[in-house]
Amino acid sequence: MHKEINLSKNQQIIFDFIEKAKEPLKAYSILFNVQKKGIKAPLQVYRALDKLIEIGKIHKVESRNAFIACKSSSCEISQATAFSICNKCENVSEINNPKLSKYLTNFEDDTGMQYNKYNLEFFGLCKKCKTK
Amino acid sequence: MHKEINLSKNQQIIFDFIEKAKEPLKAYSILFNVQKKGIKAPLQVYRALDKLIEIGKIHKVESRNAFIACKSSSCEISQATAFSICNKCENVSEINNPKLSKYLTNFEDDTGMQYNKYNLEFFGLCKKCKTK
DNA sequence: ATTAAAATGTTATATTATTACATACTGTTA
DNA sequence: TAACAGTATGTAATAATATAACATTTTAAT
Repeated sequence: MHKEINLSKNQQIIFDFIEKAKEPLKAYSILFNVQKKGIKAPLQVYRALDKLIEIGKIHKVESRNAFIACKSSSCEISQATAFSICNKCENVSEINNPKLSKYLTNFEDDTGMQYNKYNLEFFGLCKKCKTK
Repeated sequence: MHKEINLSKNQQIIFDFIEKAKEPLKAYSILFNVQKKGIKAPLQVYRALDKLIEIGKIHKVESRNAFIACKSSSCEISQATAFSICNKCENVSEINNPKLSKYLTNFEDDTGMQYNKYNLEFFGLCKKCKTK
């Protein structure tokens, strides 16, 4: 479960918008859409995004420079994220697969590096786009 | 092995520079450094980067918006990439682990999605930074 | 030689993100 | 409740990353 943290005003506005969207949103798209709520500048958006990422309420989809609400109950902090991305329709969904996350969390290479976070993005064609 | 493709002039200039670097380079850093070779505009860099990525000679490190030469003999096309990234010294190295790549290449989720590419980035502290 | 595909050159502009600095709010402890 | 530290906000300017549009040239296969 997400640790319940009280979001600040801007954080709440921006989280609400991202959560309703159910698809990854770009920072400036968020900005344009929350201007009616009094948020005027990019930095206000980016600061809220940074905090929301830090506390695990949203994730950044790196290959798309876009932000999506976390739907997994297991990622209190966003230390282990995996997404499947359709290259045609651009649908993005978070993969919540315990085996996968266990495998990656326990992964060790031969360099002695200590991992505390990973991000994985799979690309391909979703079921719908495959049959078109 | 990389399929041997003749690189064009700009592609070769930019690949040579990236390969020598042994660390991820930003697009504009590349631009500034190859201006003496006659490359004047961002687009010339980005076009070469796109092509080099397509043929698997370099990879993009998405979380850093940076580009690194491929050192793995197994990635003819850049369809399966994994990196380990030190959050302190920013060292990035490509992980070439057959078990990992096999696991991920064969990964199937329950959505019926067909994957043909993935990108994985591990974050943490490298051996050196851990002991400091 | 003809032709199609790939690559180049150039200008302008779009998109994504941060720096810098001033101010205000929130919760804790003296 | 005053003082303080930490967090959040407001605002302007600018940096960093990436693409659109269009004209031209090169390359490689017929």
